[in-house]
Amino acid sequence: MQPNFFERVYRLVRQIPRGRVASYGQIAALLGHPRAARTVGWALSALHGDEVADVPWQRVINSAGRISISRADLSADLQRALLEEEGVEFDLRGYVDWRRYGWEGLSLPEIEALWQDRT
DNA sequence: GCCCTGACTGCTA
DNA sequence: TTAGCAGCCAGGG
Repeated sequence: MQPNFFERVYRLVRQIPRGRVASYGQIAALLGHPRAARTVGWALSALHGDEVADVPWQRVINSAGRISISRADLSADLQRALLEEEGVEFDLRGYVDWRRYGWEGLSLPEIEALWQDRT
């Protein structure tokens, strides 16, 4: 029995290396649901308390390489600041260069192994 | 069980 | 890496 969708999203996001970024669609695809990008975003928006500090949510941006966040407590400015702190650069228009900072993702075996781990 | 919402995406113009 | 719009999926009420 695999963890529920939310839990899987969190585990996968935690695999994104510091200084790299992934898109919602990419995360969804790795979970086996290429069209569930919105649900991934929703899962991240559901983060609260300690989970926010535990999951590198800031490393997930939209497919255009841009931040698209609209929450009162977690602003786009904060996300950008966190990423810049990790070494990710934004161009003048606020876009991240996928060629430089894009995450390659994990292989299928690596992903399945995540569902086995406990923690 | 139905309906709405959402930190998205791909297609069309 | 436009702008606008419909489609997708999982949770919550």
